[in-house]
Amino acid sequence: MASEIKLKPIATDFTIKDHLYEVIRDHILSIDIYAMDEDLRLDERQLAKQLGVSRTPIREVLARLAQDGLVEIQPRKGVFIHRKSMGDILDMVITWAALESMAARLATQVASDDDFILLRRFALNNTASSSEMQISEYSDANIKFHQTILELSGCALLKTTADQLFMQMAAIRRRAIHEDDRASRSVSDHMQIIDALEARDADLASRLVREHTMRLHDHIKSRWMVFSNSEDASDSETIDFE
Amino acid sequence: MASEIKLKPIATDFTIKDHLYEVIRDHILSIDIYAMDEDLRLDERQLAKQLGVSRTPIREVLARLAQDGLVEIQPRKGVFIHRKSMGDILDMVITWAALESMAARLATQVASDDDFILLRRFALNNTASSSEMQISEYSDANIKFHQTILELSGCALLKTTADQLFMQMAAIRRRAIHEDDRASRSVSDHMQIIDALEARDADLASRLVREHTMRLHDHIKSRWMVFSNSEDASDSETIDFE
DNA sequence: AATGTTTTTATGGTATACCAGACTTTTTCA
DNA sequence: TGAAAAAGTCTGGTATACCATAAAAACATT
Repeated sequence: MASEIKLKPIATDFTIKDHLYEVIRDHILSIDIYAMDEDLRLDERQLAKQLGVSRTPIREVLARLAQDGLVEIQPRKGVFIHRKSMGDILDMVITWAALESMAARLATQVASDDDFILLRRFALNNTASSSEMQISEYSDANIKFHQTILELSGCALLKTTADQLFMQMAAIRRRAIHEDDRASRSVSDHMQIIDALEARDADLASRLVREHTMRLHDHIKSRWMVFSNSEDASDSETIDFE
Repeated sequence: MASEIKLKPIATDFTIKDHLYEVIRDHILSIDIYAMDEDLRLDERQLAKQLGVSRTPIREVLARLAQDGLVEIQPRKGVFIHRKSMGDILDMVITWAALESMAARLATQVASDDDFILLRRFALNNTASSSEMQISEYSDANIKFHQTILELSGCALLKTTADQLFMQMAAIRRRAIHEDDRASRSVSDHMQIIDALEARDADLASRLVREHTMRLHDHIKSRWMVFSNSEDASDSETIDFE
């Protein structure tokens, strides 16, 4: 047999579709941020041409994205990026609170003390360097804190469901800037949560997590007007997600 | 202009895709029940031929179904009905408990007294005729009770998320038969829940709902062996979902 | 000039064709 | 006879072609 050059022993389970899913999803999430007034239409053919593939995989991706609420497909009209209303956001926060609150409860039963040490590290990170930290880093660490609680619950579905919500909120979160008073409050909240977890106090941990997240809910609700109207309020107005 | 006969003024936003989604989804859910050992493979071409359409819409539907976890697409291998493991089911119940528990909490704040009267009707239905009721009716009413709580929360996302879970559990639920002791316990649970809701006791209502659902969790956990092994145990062994 | 009608065009929905990888069967060689 | 290799087939992945509808543009009529 003729000598053959192995060009791409790449992962055999790789599909354009899966790759496209991430690319287009990220595109949508980024669009939603700094192009709040941009065109919401997603042109299949244009996407296909830009990405160098045919429409077929694009359409399958769009079907998936529609399924998890990122885009809306209007038959014979087109696919449009679904812009979340305040109500949608608030609902997401509530659901998040429900999930993480249950996660904290479970964590008190199934997580090890070592797990909580890890958790404490995330929280301490914030306290130590919250002032000189970049907003994005700060936010990332914060998200990590909450994600860790979800993980420690031992219930995979709680985490994946919450991850879906986090993803959808990502677009909004980008616009959100750190706000000092809420940030420090947040850090102390986190500390209390960890204490409750380590004390294996299910009811307390659960309640603290819920109240912590629901405070964000109330905060968004009260700040929404400013938040959604101001155009270039990137560093004047703020909602912080943690 | 030639006279034209309006053949189908049918809903203009109708698409084969949407229809297929329901058909195939229901098909999967029904398959999963009485064909626990049947072939799990879904052949695209076969489905297309059976349903009289091309593969294209089928594939988009399958992409959606994969997204909500009903099927698993193995690239270059095929699409397979995803059979939930005990762990998956238990996780779903936990997540359900988290959602409904939060819903009950919110309901104490936003629902009206009239809403609770409606709720009481569902619960009473069970008590009154639980013995002579068909299992399916019983189960339906029960589901309705829980769904109503979700609705009364005023948080649409809590409900839709829970609905997703209910749908996924539907296949299992079919196999589940009424079990007397659990049923009566269930009815009294429901009564207590309603009382707590009407008393606007958020903590209590939330706790009762959580504990009620988590009892199902424990029940499933302990009965799983019998449940998953016995082949024609349709009326001997039982798990009841309410 | 304004409005209603026709024609054009752009875009999504669907069908089909073709390609590539995986599984099965057959064949070949030790 | 058994194992390895090769060919064939089956099935999903992708590309493309075609159709129908809706939006836009051009046109005509008043």
